[in-house]
Amino acid sequence: MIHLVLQEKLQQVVNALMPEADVSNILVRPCPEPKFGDYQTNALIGLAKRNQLNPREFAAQVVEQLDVTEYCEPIEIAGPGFLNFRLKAMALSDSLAGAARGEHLFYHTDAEPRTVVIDYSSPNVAKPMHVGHIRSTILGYALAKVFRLLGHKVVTDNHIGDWGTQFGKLLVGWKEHLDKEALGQDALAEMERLYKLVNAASDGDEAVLARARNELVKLQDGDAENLAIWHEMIDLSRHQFDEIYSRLRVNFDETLGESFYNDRLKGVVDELIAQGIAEESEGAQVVFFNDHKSLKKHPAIVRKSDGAANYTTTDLATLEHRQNTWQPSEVIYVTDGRQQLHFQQLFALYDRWKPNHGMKFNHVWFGAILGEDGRPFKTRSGEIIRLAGLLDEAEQRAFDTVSKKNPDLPEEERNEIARVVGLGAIKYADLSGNRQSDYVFNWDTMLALVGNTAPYLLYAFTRIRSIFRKLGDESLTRPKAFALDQAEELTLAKHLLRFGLVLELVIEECRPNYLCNYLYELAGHFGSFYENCPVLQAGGDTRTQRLALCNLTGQVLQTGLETLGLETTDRM
RNA sequence: GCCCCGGUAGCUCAACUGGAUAGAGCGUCUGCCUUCUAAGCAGAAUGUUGUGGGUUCGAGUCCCGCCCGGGGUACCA
Repeated sequence: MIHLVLQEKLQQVVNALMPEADVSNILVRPCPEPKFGDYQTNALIGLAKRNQLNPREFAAQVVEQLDVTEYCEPIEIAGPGFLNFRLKAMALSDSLAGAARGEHLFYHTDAEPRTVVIDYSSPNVAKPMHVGHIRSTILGYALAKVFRLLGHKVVTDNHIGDWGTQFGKLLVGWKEHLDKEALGQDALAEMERLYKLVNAASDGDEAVLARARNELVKLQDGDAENLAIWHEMIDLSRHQFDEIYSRLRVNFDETLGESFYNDRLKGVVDELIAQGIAEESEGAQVVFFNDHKSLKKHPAIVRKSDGAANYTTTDLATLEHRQNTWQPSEVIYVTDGRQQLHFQQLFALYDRWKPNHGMKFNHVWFGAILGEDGRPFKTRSGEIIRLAGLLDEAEQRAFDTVSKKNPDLPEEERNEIARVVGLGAIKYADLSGNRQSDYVFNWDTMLALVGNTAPYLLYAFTRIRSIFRKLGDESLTRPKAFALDQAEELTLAKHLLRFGLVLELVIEECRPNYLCNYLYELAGHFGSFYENCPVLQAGGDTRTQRLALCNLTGQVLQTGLETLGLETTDRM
C-alpha cells in the first residue's frame, strides 16, 4: 500500500507547513497517464489557491520537506502544481516479493472493523423473481463480500415481502380459482396468475374488493385457514427463491421477512404518537417534515386510515431490530432508484424517533432495466423476463461456446465450465456498469462471451492456470527480488499494487464496477504480458520472476472475481 | 405543477468525485496460431460529452436557463 505511505507523509508535511488546513482530502491517486508517473496528487493546487499562495511555489516547498526517497524517484512538479511520484524499482520489487511470500495481496484489512448490515434481494412472496431482482441480489452480495475482504463484520439480511395487502387478493384467488396441478408445476407462476386474475376482477368491482379486504382482515386476526394458506404460499415461494439463490451461489445470514416485525408495528406507531412525532391527518397517522427542505411536501404515513401499518412502519421496526441486535455502524439498502423518497423519509424519521442511534444509513440504489426502445423492460408478450430462463439461456450459450472451442473436454466438465462462465457473464454484466445508470437489457449484450465480460477475465485466469499445469511437479521458487525490465512486466506489476486502492473505493462508494474495471484492466495487462513475455521458455531469474508474477496475477484475479461473487475455472 | 435521476462514438457502457490528449467493448477495416489455450494479441477509423451561458489555472463532472427521456410525488412495496 505504497500510495498510502506517500499520502500520509504528504499530509504530515502539509500539516507542518499549514497547520490550519484540513489535510484529509489531500489524496495520492494513480496517475491517469503512465508517462506522468505512477502516482500523483493535485490537491496542493487548490489548497495553495485558497490560501493566496502560488501553487507551484507551494508545491516546491512541500517537495522540499517531503522525504520519500525510500519509495520514489525525485518528485516532479508538473503543470499548475501536480506532484508526480515515480516508484523506485526497489520499492516495487519489495512489494511484489512480500506478496510472493504471502505476506499480503496488495490490500490490507481495516484497522477499525465496522459492523455493516446489508439488505438486498428482498423479493415478494407469490411473485416470481425477474431480471430486476437480480441486480439487487448480485450487487448486495458483491458489496457484502468486499466489506468482508477488508475485515468488516457484515450481516446480510433478505427482507422478504411476506406480509401486506396483496395477500387479501391472493387469498381470494387461492380459495376460488386455484389450479393445483399448475401449482405443483410452477408455484410462483400459478400464484402470480391468481393475483393477476383477482386484481383484474376487482377492478371496479366492489364485491371482489370487499372479499379481498375481508380475507386480509381474517389473516391478520389469525384465522387458522388463512394462516395455513399464507404459510403454504411462503413455503412455496421461499423454495423457489432458494433454488435461484443456490444457482446464483448467493446466500444470506438472515432472512427476516416483513411478517417477522408484525407484532411490533402497533407499538412503533404508538410510540411515534406519544412522542408527538406522528399526528392524525385525513384519518391516517402521518409524520410531517416541515423543517426538512426536500421532504417538506412529502409526509410519511405510518398508519393508514384503515388502521393498518405500511412499509414505512415495517421498515422502522426493522431498523430498530437491527440496531438492537447488531449495533451496526452502517445499514445499507440495495434497491432500485424508485424508492429514494421512501428511504429519505425512513432515515429522517428514524433520526427523529431515535436521535442517538449512531448508525449511518445508505440507500444504495440502482437504475431501471429498460427495453431496447428505452422504456421499462418487458418482453414482446408483455411478460417480465424470468430469472430462471435467463440463467438457462446463459448456461446454454456458454456450453455451445465451450463445446466449439474445446470439444475434447468431457461433457461433464464442459457443463461445469458453462455454468461458471454463463452465470459469471450475467453477474458481471450487472456489476460492471455504474449501478445508477439505467441499463438497456439485451440478450446478446448480457450474455456476450467476448469483450469486457466475465469470460475475458476467466480466460486470463485459465491461461495462468495452464502455465502452472505445464509446470507439473516442479516446485515454485519465490524470488527474493524482482528485476523487471520489460514494459509489459512493469505495467502488470504496478497494476497489481493498486488492488487495495480499488477495494477501498468500492466500499466507499458502494460501487462494485470499480473492481470490475480494475480486473478488466488487469486481465488486459496480463494479456499483453502473456504475448510478449514468455514464461516457461525464459531462463534463470526471469523465469522465476515471471512465474511469480503470473501467480500473483492469478491470485488477485481469483480473489477479485470471488469477491464479486464469480467462480473461476481452470479450463475453458 | 414540484422533486429526484439521466442525456458521452452507429450500438451498449466507462471515466478513480474538478485534472493533463474523454476511454473500453460490440460492429467495421488490417495484421498475428509448427512456440505457455486465438473466448486471445497488435494496429486503424469513429466525439461540438443534449443545448445556451457562468464559475477558474483547468469542466463530461460544479452553478443557472432551456430541450428530451425515465422515475417519484398521502394511505402498494
